[in-house]
Amino acid sequence: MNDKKFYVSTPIYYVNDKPHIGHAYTTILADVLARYHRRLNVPTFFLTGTDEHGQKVQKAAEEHHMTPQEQCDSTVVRFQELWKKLDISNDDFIRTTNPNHQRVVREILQDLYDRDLIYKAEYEGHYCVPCERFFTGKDLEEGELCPECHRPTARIMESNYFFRMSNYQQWLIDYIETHPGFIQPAFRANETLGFLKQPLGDLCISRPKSRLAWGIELPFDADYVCYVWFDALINYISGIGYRTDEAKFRQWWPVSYHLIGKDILTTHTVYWPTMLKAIGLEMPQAIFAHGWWLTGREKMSKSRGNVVNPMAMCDKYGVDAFRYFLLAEMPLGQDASFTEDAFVGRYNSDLANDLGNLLSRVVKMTLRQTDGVIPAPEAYGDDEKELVAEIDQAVAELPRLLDEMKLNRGLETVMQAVRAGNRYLEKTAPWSLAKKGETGKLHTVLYCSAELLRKAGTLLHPVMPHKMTELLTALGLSGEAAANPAIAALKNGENVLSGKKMRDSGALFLRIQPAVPEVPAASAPTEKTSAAPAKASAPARSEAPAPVGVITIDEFFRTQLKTARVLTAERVKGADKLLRLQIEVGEETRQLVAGVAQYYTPEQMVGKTIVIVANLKPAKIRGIESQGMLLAAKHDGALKLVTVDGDMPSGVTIG
RNA sequence: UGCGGGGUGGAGCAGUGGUAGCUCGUCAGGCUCAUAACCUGAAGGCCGUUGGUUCGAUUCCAGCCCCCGCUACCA
Repeated sequence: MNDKKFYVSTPIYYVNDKPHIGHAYTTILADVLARYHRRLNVPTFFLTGTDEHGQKVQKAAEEHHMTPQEQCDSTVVRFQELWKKLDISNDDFIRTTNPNHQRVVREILQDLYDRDLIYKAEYEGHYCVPCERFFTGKDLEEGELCPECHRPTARIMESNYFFRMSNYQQWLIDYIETHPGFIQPAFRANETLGFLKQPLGDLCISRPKSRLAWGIELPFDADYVCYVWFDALINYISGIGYRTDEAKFRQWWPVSYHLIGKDILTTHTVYWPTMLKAIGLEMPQAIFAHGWWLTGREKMSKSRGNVVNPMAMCDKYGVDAFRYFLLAEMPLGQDASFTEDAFVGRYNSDLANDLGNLLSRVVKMTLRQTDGVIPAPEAYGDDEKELVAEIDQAVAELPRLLDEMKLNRGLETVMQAVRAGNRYLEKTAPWSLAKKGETGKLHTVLYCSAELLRKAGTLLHPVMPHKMTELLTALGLSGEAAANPAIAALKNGENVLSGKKMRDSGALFLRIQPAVPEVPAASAPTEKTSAAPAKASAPARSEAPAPVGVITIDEFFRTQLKTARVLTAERVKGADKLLRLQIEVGEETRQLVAGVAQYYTPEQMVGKTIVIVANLKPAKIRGIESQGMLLAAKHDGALKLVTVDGDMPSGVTIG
């Protein structure tokens, strides 16, 4: 990375969204990077903010009888409060409704328009009047129905403004290929190149006010507002003074890292670079897409109700531990899963057992042996040299791992040194040195342990600002040395601790008692003579191992199979594999879409008794709702319906 | 269906053309300064599968299988 300055951005979050762990993760990641660079004496600028234009804000405002701006003002605080709570140290918070930002967007639009990089064109689309929305042909359901409300749409001609993005397709491909590290991780660059294999169209950058009024008005046509993405991306330059404070802008641009989630890759690796190219600005140094947090195996989503609320996690376990967990647990660019179990496990082993407990050991021992005053060391032996080497390796490697965005690895090297600290105490056994009266050696051990903690605390400070300040304070440091410890100074190797007086402030990270599963009363063995009860003393996890692919009868009966009679059948227009069926299931009539058109004609289907899955979640296929699934056997290009052997009424349960 | 990601000891992950490593968990032992913590040792892996390149592949190449995400004329 550029060693003269560091500018990091998060996406600007849609103000109407409710903050979730994804927002929190990106922002914490940016915060930690920013704090590290500040501690390494690199001038740093950290920008985050909110995207405040668009349909949803307009709609929400109407519902709440507010102006859109009032709506934004009332919701933006949700982000601002969360960032405060999560100790986010952003240097500025940009809102796209900020007048400066709007002015910059308009100036850029005008400039591109003047240079013929934006042009007006007419095209045909489909408009749904009740929804007030415009759709292209491929968005529509069968029969040109609106995908939102399923009502007929009207074919209309509409004019819009387009940015000549296609001009830059080849240039962008070349740029990505010749700049490894521009898009990270590397496989995301490949993904973008894959996207660029297809012809790149021009980007529609306007919306007619008749459809959407809440946006930045085009300077050259008052009937339109700017497309939200075009508006939003510009925050990255308007937020650091582009066209308003050139000196500031020149200081920070190009950005060191645009941090994004993998879901907004294309906008950042295609739209944004081509926009910058057209504007005539340097490319970002790096665009980094991280993965998603999953719970269990599923993607986190509101509809599944498994969202982990970052606010709640902080209240329960503390901000610092939460920040540590997010960074330690997510490997480079991959998805990771968030479970409370994993959180508690890592908290206990890394923070409580290894780091917190080491601090307790050292503080209590020093208080007892030297009244808390950190002694001066004598000559180092092999154990000391080994210990110093361990932590110095972390000091040396952390900046490198930071540049490679391997934050989790960086934290791991520090934790390794902490574990070495526990080992060191075991080996040198200061408690027996004290008994034997080997004071010199004892002082060396106490000093070296404290020094190890000071270095580890300094290295971890950007991740856990509060807790590490607490740790440094316990070691007797105060002022800047505790509040803003300089990583850059660790290399000097001076003795800053001897003579300082330690303070016992209690457990740094209290162990969390994991929820212990209920143990059957009879199983607690009193003697560990036989092997079998020993197993029982470790309560098994709830799921008993079952042979792969085998299900229980209960699991089978979750699927409700029923007979059904086909009443009508017709082909689905525009689809050559699908039939739309009306079926009778007992009293009930249902609609079903079946992929059997290549094997059965509609006429053959009518009157047949078939077997269906009756409790399948309804789904839309080609826009038509299918309320169940019929069973059929398919083999070597042949397909035969499953039916019953003889007469049966419809709606009969099978099992 | 198409595109992308991934398959390494019980779990989560590193890693390299040449004796396969870490954390957690399990088992045995040790210590007592400490937050029932800490330390030592052990068990446990044909590094998804098949074929190729190579003196040698977990690592390179090709095919296949499985899992995940988006997508789809799957339901």
